[in-house]
Amino acid sequence: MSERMKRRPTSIDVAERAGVSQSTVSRALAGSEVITEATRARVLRAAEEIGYFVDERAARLRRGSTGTLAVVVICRPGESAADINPFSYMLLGSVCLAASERGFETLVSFQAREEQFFGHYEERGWADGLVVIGTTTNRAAWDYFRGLEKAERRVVYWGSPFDDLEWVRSDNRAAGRLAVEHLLAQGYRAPCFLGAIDSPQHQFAERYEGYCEAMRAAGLEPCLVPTRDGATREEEGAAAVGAWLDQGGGADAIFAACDAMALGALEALKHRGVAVPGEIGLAGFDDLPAARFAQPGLTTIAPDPAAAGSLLVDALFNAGEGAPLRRVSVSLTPRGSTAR
Amino acid sequence: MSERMKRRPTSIDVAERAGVSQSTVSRALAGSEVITEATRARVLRAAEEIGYFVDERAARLRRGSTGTLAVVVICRPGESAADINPFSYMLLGSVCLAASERGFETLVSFQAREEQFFGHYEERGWADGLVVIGTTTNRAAWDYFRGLEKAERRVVYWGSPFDDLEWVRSDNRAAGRLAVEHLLAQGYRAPCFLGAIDSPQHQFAERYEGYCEAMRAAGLEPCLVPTRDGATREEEGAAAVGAWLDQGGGADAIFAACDAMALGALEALKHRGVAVPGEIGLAGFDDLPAARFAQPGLTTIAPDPAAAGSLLVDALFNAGEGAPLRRVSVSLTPRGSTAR
DNA sequence: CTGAAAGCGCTTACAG
DNA sequence: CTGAAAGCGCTTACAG
Repeated sequence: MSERMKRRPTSIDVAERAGVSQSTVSRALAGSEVITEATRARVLRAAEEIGYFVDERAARLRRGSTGTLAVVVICRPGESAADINPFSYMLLGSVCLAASERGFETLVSFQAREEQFFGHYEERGWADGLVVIGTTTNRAAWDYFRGLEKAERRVVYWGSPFDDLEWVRSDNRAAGRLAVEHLLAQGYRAPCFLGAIDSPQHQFAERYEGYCEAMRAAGLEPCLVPTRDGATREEEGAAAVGAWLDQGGGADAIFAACDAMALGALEALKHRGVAVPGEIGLAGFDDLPAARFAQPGLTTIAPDPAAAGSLLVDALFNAGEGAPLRRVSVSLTPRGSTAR
Repeated sequence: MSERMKRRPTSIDVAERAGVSQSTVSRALAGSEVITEATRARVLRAAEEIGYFVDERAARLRRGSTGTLAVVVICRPGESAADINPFSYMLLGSVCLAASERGFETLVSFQAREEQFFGHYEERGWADGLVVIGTTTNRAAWDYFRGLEKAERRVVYWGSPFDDLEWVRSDNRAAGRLAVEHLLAQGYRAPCFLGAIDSPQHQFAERYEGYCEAMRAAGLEPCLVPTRDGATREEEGAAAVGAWLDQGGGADAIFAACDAMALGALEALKHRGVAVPGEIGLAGFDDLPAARFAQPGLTTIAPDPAAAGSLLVDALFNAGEGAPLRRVSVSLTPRGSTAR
């Protein structure tokens, strides 16, 4: 009984047992229309009986595709799993879910250090396309991936610092406008923007542009909290707002370019005894879980998480057919930090 | 010039260009000791020049292994990427990082609904082993994976409800003891436990056992907040504590089996005007990012995230060699919620 | 140290 | 509707 051997069963084993050829097994298991239902049933049963599964290594080699999507999450060097931005994780989940719905497996890789940078998934026969997400602060990583673009390759980026690459992003200008409109509606009169607008993180600059538009539309002058460096976005936010308060502050609300910075800002404000939302209103972007549990709850704007993954995957595979959607719509969740 | 053709280059193209055989190319690129440095350099250069990468589909087919680890994250049905427990994400990151350090790629899949359940990664030639993590509440999923165990297979579970499967877990008893010891040291006299101890989530029961041990060691009687159902752990915690308070409560501290429940509990306490940490102290488990930003900050106990991934991956591949470590050590982070 | 040849387990023209 | 044969691109005994 060859079926009883310890080696894994092959399509030939199934063929023998079902009394058909290897070709027929392949067609039956692949769901080919051309096969008789009776034959298919026989094959399926034989496969089940000997615990046969198609070996994807061989199938893909022959077929030439992989049915897999590679997802690279760019991290900051030295970051451990607990330090990675929750939004990156959420986006990762969203991409995996969207890929799965479209019948793709996902090969996931977290990359932080120069020696780990790798994007040749297509050449290696590992994937049919690549989604790159993660922190914009790792400049070396983005430079590496930009360098890859010379070859023809299916890649799409979330939060790429380079406008010439294929990207999908939140509708950041709309987010900026939403923030200002909300703050003004809550009675604030001088909302300031917190976030680096000259950084490679164009998304921040886009949020700032939307902020400016809405400010000017309301007859107000835009203003900026000067940025500070920090090991994390939180520290950046805390340091910037701390220094700004030391200089006298001068606004009654802050729209922070991301929740992590807003949460840092919140700590700095509390630390100095500035009441939120009473003296200063605060809004962020990303809708991190932590935003909900902050005290007061942090008003925040965020892209639809499911839509983000879908758009990324679709952008990858519909690259040819017309301009794919590249902007994920955003919405504002009002919480205590702006409830004056 | 065959190198100029549009098709992807193969090892034969490299061989031609370097003036060696295909075998030599393979050995040179695989880092075989047996190859002359001069030959290797020639091969490397030729490969570089024509942009050659080894096709892993073929390499793996021939070699018989995959160099890949499958990671399944079990979710609750209907959960979107934004709803998945941050701790699951962190654990996922930790496993991917640990796998990468050991030279493995990671194939990630989020599974929630019955039709999606899949664990035959080895049979499919997709992976050499499988790590299953995620919510214990999806009973159908765990039953499915348990059913897989009949065949010989490399799997390891985090948070498996089944003690007979290969698992890696936090040192949950130590966590329970730590919580009680900390609460008593802070001056609380009657810490209660919040979490389902009869559920398939054995980890909760283990934390409860540790809690009981420390209580009895201190001459105190263990007590339980009756559990309630909810769509999320937070809602479970909020509902349970709400109902418990309605019944008169009767403890001056709560150790919740996980942070998500603790955060729900915190909301319920605030909602009813119970002061934390003044009237009731509160501690959780997991160290979610949200725990840090809660008001007051949530005291919490957590496993070392990096260690969790390492132990899982090691348990998978050292299964033969003696008993692998299966308990991840935990530590307590004191915050405002127990700072009386 | 290097090469010629076989073969990993599929899928897919090509016949019939 | 089904089968015999070729071939996807590697790696690895087996020779030399």
